[in-house]
This record gives sequence, C-alpha cells and structure tokens, in this order.
Amino acid sequence: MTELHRDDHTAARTTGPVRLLLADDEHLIRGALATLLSLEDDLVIVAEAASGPEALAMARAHAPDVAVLDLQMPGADGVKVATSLRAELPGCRVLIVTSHGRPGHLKRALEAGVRGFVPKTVSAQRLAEIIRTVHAGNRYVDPELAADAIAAGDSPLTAREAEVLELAADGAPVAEIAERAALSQGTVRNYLSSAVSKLGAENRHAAVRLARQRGWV
Amino acid sequence: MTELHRDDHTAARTTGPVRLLLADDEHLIRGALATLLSLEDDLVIVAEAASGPEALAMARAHAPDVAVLDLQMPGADGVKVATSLRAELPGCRVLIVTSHGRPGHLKRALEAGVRGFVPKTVSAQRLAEIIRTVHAGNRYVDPELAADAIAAGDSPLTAREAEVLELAADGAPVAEIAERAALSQGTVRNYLSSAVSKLGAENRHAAVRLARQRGWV
DNA sequence: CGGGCCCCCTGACATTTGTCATGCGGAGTG
DNA sequence: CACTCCGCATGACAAATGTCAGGGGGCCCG
Repeated sequence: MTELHRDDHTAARTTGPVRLLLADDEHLIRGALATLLSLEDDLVIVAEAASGPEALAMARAHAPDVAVLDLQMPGADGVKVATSLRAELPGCRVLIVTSHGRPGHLKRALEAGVRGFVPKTVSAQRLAEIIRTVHAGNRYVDPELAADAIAAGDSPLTAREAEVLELAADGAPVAEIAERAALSQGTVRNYLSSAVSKLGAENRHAAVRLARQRGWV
Repeated sequence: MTELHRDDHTAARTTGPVRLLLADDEHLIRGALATLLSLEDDLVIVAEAASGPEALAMARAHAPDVAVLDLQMPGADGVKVATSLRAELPGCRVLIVTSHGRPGHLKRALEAGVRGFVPKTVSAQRLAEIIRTVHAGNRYVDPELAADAIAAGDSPLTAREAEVLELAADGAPVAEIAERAALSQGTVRNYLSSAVSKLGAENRHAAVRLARQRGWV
C-alpha cells in the first residue's frame, strides 16, 4: 500500500491518462469527437455508446474516469444515465454535452450529481480542458447556460399543474386529460388555468411551449 | 488560356483534392468533423461557418467544390443557403447533414437542388464516401429518410391552410391569426378546421404537431 | 392550535373553438 | 358556352375552453 487516506469516492486517479466513456446517438459526432479527443495525450476513450442503456452497460463494463454524455439520447437521457451512474459508480464523473441548453435541464443535471454541463458550441480543445477540470474533481458549467438558468429560476408550478400541463402537451382535449389523470374536468381546467396565469401565457398551448423552453415539464 | 471547353457549371474538377465548405453552428461538431475529414487524402476543408449567412459569405469567398451544410443553423437554414448557392455558385454541390430528419425537409432540399441528404447517424468514413459521390456529380439520399419521405407523401394542405396552421403554431388565438393573415376570424377557423380534418387530428394543436413532424409547415 | 399551502372538487359564466350551410369566382372540361 | 370542381370567404350555431367564486380535507410549521 503506497498511499494513505485514499478517498475512494472522490479522489481522481493521479497516474495514467483519463479514461473516457463517450455517449451520443449521432454516430458522426461521436466518432469525430472520439478521434479528436484521442489526439490529446492525456485522454483515452475506453468505450462508446449510442443510447442511454448502452451507455450504462458500457460504464459498468469499463468503469471510466469521466463519462461524456449527450443530453438527448434514445432510451434514457443523459440526466437519467447520470443518476444511475452516481449510484453504481460513484468515482465516475459525469459531463453532459448538449445542443439545446434549456435552463431546467441544467438544474436537473446538477441535482443528479453531474459535474459539468456544456453546450456543443464549445471547441474540442476547450472540451478537453473541461474534461480535465472535471476529472480533477472540480465542476464546470457553461457561463451562458448558468445565466439562463438563474434568469429562468425555479418552476412556479405545483406538481399537479406540471403533470396536467404535461398531459396537455400534445393537444389533447380536457376530457382526455381528465381521464388520464383521474381528475374531474373542472379540476383539470382549474389547474390549466392557474398554470397559464403563472406562466403569463395566452392559453394552455402557449403555456406548454413556455414551460418546455424553460425545462419545467 | 490553357484549357478549352471548360464547362463552368457542372464539371467536377478532376485534379487536386475536393475543396470543402463546412457549416454547422455547433463548434464542437464542426471542428471535430473538420479534423476527421482532413485525414482523408483527397479532401481539404477550405472554409468553415457557424451560421447561414456566414456560410454564404464563405462560399462566395472560397468557391468550394462541395458545401456540407447543417440543416438547422441560425440566420438561414441549410435549404435556404442551398437555394442561394445554386444561383450564385452553380458549380458548388450541396450536401445537407441533419440530426432530425423530417420528410418535408428532404423534399424541400431536393427542390432547392441539393445533391445529398444524410442523417448525422452515419460514420465519418461513410460521410467522406458520400462527399466523393456528390462531388462526382451523383446524388445521395439516405435510404431511410427517403422511405419516410415517400411514406409521408405530399402535403394535402392548401397554401392558405398551411399558412394559417403556421401562424397557429405557437398557440396564438384565432383573433391574432386572423389579424396577421388579414382574414376574417370565421375564415381562419374554417382553414384550421379543414386542415385538422385532412390531417386526421383531434384539434388544431395536434394538427400543428403532425404537420411539423412531416415537415409540412 | 391556527394559518397557510396544496390538493380536489363543483357550478356558473364569458370567451374561444370547431363545424356546417352557403355563396362567390376562376380553372379546367365536355 | 354550360358545367363542375376547388380554393376562398362569410356568418350562425354548438361544443370546448378559460375564468371566477366558492368549499372541504390534508399537511406542515410557527
């Protein structure tokens, strides 16, 4: 035993390259990224995945130091994967990469223990730096996304309001929403009404759009 | 003058590497792709752009052999850029790359003279081959996207119906739509009604979703 | 314990919506 | 030309939706 007081949960490995898991459903991007990151001397990709479940399986199999996950993937999104990963592999840092940065997503991600959150508009060079930052145990959140998230604030919707709004998302009539939520139609209309006024929207559909934009549904 | 009978419009350059323009608003992907495609001996990236207008400007400045455009970019989408490009640089082939392949987009793209249309799920290796195919004067359309487009068929909506549906997209009330389209409210309702029934939707909002899915708006 | 939330429901009302019957005019056809 | 089809428009009517004013019950916290 050469080290005393090693903290298995949070200590970064100090020897060898950073071992990466790359997950993105778009083969083109994942492959390109893999190639590019491999050019960095201190980074090595040990596994790739094209879906949420696959990412989990790969992580279990290879126990990477850092998992770079796309936010939107088939099967399970990046945040869900991060949640599972946190439980199963506490030593694996998670970095989320996304095209469409919606405020609510960032919040959910941080709650899931994600260590980094960046938009795909950064350069690969910059991403490599951020991977190192995350691997060193620090956090990194894109400043612009952080500002958006702060500006958007917390959801003003109660659980029910959010649920009903969610069911209204695809344009279903009140009767159907009521049935699916096991509520009376009047109640559904009340929830929708209060959600609409809280969001300052014209009607329920505009409200759905707003809530989606801010990641509240 | 060293060449006779050069056909400026359609002839592929037969000497030297294929000169590429790469346009994608996501720096990460664009950069990674640039690096990866540069590894191919016969491909060279002569310009990059992060928006529609920028892509146009770069194309004018560098006159690339093939323009690889993302479908969704700020300023002007890939198809719009392709349309302008066709007029200004007839010798420049256009290849569209997209994350979300919606049937209608493919149709619009082909009408704009685009030579290739592929999803981002292909590998970089495959993309390089497709670039060569396009450069040689042939067309390439992803088989799956083509099948979807054929299955979806043409839009059953009349021009007015589509216009009104478009205006209804963000949940605006009929009164606002009527004003913006300079129609009576009754007329707007009729158009919406017929659009809804043509699409087999429950109501206008579901109709908007369907039309969007199929790329008809 | 009392107050403040939130949840769930009801009923009545104004507004917005979806649907229908109908009319006008141009394009294509026999 | 007469006829029909179709896009376009309108207003009337029925149905769905949004809004408001209540009321009962559960939960947490000062």
